[in-house]
Amino acid sequence: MSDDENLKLENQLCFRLYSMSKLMNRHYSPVLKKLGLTYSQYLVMLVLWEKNSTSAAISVKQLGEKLDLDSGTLSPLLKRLENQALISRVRKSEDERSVEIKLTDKGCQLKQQAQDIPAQMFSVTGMSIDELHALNNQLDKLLSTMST
Amino acid sequence: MSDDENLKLENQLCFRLYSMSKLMNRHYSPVLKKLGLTYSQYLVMLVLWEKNSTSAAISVKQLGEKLDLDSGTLSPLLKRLENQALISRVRKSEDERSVEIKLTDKGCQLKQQAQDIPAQMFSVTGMSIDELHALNNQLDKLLSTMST
DNA sequence: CACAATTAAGTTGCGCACAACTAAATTCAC
DNA sequence: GTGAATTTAGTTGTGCGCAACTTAATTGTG
Repeated sequence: MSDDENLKLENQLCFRLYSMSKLMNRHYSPVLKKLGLTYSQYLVMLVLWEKNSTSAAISVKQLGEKLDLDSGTLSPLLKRLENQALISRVRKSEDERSVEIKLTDKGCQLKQQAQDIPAQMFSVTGMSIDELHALNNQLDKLLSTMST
Repeated sequence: MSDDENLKLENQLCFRLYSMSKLMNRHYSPVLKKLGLTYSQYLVMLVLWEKNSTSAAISVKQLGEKLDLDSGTLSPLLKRLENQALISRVRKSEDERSVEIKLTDKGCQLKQQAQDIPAQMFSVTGMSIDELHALNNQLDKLLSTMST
């Protein structure tokens, strides 16, 4: 393929991924707005909801590793979730550098309102379960190749 | 699958797309920095470079349709490209609502420095051409389903 | 023609992402 | 044990993305 072809917008994988990411966000936003969450805040809540308890804690650092986000993004985001009383932020006594994030009762209860979101979003994709898994696998492969 | 499984971060297609988009950006950024461009600015330049001329013009509106971005994003971005003397912004005389974007000589010349970027980025994906096309096709299908 | 509706670009405000940096606590090495 | 290096959060500044809005020009309708 010529250099000119290579530089065409339509031939860019990155543009498709960028557009898909924005498009996903646009589908999630109105749904998440009902829960008072942004998309990024939803991702944080997903991690915390997996613990399914107000006693389980995760540090900002660990959250950052799971979501691939740094403290520059997470610190203000977590402060907003705390302002909504969905999480608590407490500096760890054993290691004062670390801050432990926990769900509050309110944050734990919000999970109920999110139960239907995955199925709802899946239906918007128009894909079959098999197609979803196949695409997930391809993206996982690409993510792992490009992360290293 | 249970509601609990559906809400796990690892099962979210949206999270993979979001992560991939960020990861792509991180690979492009250092390369584009040498050209003085951000990733979004690069996308605008790709559209303009397809014209391959300093005389061809495109309106902000048309640019927004190609890139799926609104004037709230494009207006300040284009102003920055104009400040770098890569583009010109001239209000159309036939329709004063519209603003015509053109490459400057400098903007046209910058294309040479970008010629190697697509090949370089492709190599980072570790994919074959066939795999690339297959993924592109799947994403196109998903984009068109979710856009409507 | 008049004037309402529409269209195009720009502005404002908010919340990410992230680079670069700071502050403070902990760990390491001598 | 002490000072250097590392680690963890947080802050600051920039540039998106986008909702909501404004301004100005054009189009449509009676």
